[in-house]
Amino acid sequence: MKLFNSMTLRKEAFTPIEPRKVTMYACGPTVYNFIHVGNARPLIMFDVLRRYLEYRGYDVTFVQNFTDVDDKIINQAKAEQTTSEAIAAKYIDEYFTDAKGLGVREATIHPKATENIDEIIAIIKKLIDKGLAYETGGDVYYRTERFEEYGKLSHQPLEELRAGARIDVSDIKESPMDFALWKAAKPGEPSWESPWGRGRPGWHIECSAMSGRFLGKTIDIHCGGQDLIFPHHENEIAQSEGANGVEFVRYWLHNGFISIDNKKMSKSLGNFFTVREAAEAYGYENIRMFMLMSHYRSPLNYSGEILMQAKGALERLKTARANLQFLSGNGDGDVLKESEEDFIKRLPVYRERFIGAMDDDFNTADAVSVIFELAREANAMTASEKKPSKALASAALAAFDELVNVLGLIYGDADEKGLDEEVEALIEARQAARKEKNWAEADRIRDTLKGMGIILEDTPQGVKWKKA
RNA sequence: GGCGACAUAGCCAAGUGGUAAGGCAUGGGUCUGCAAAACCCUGAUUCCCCGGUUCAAAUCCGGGUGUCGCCUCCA
Repeated sequence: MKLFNSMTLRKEAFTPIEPRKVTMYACGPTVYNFIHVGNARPLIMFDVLRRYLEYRGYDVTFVQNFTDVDDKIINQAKAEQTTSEAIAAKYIDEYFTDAKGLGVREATIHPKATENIDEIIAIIKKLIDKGLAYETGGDVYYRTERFEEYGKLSHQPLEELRAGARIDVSDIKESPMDFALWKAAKPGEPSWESPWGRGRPGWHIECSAMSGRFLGKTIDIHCGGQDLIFPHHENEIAQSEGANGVEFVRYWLHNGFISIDNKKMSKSLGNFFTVREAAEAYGYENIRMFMLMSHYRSPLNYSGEILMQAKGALERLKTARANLQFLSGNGDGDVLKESEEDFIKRLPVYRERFIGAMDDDFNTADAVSVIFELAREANAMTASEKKPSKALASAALAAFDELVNVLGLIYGDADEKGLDEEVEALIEARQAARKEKNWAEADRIRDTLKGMGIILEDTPQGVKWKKA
């Protein structure tokens, strides 16, 4: 498998440190609000990467943190007249609601910054001992000038970064590029005891602490949005490599942005939709489909029209799946027919092509198109006059599900089978009416079912139904 | 100013040297009592522009143009 590494700016063959095992870290949300559609992209795309690695037989340990102490949380607590702890707990809950809705599996471990203060303090101490950090007035800063490779991920020499840095006249830092590892406590803010007095961690240090604690000094994959490259990930490198003296991350993966009217969707610009809003308008599954239909590093513009296109596309896959499921129970005979051997032989070919697409920097857009081709064949079987065997339909369904599950598509109303007897009875009554050419009665029953959210399809091979 | 990305049909979007995947929408047809779904056919003589390399380029090289992102909290 090849992955595009932001450090080298090229696709590289992926080989984990330990064969068959992968360690993966993603920077999670700062929990002070609902996540927006832009935040959903890394969640979905790296969830797919994780699923794919597992599909290929790797044992993946995936860590995604929650930043649960931060200025924004403190401000939000004031706004909602409650505590930081309450805000963090509330929005962690809301995060899981959205993530689950989007089909994003829980990480192996979801550590919180506030539960790793000891680790954080230990790293800061190490950095101070090595002369890579300094304390001043209860704050501790990283001494960027001392870390020779600072800027290597953003491909910028330190001088360039410094030239662009904002200069704060009242700054107590040695250099404008130095960043906070530990912030002295202010009245009314959450704080912990430390060798430098009460205070709280800066933003960047928690990721170094948690990835080190749960995944070791060198991890295979670190992922996140492109805007984290600088300063966040650059700083993580300075911290982890500065403290440990070994390479921090082997493959850096960064997703492109979601935009609206070609402007980056962001909280500071205010041009964002929360995942909750988008899900109410278009459905969680369709948001996932929308993301998977393009490559994770491409820019992606968000609009209602495109969400509707994704919805139409996913609908097609759902129909294909329903068709296969129907035929696997209503096929013609249990044994494979001779005329069906061709299709059976092509199933592994679809799998190979799917894997080929995913092996290329997990090209989900290409992978999805392979599933569509399989869907076409499945639908053609349904439209055909002669029924396929149950054996063929079942084999095709298994192949279809195998690929769809790697991408995590189609999960909303997975279990259509346990259909209420009531619906079955109505369908039978309608069939009886149709037999007598009592169209008025037949249509009335169809309308009744429609009112129940059931849509009927009269295929050459029988009546099928689905939820609206 | 520095660094990076993108530009393919009405819309979305794959494709990094061999002659343009896939989806949505449109139009025609088949099936159907009607409907829905599905199936078949339909669309870029061409991949932002101009040069160059090559038997061959959307794909490589050079030069433009346009758009976006990072350099400050941000996925």
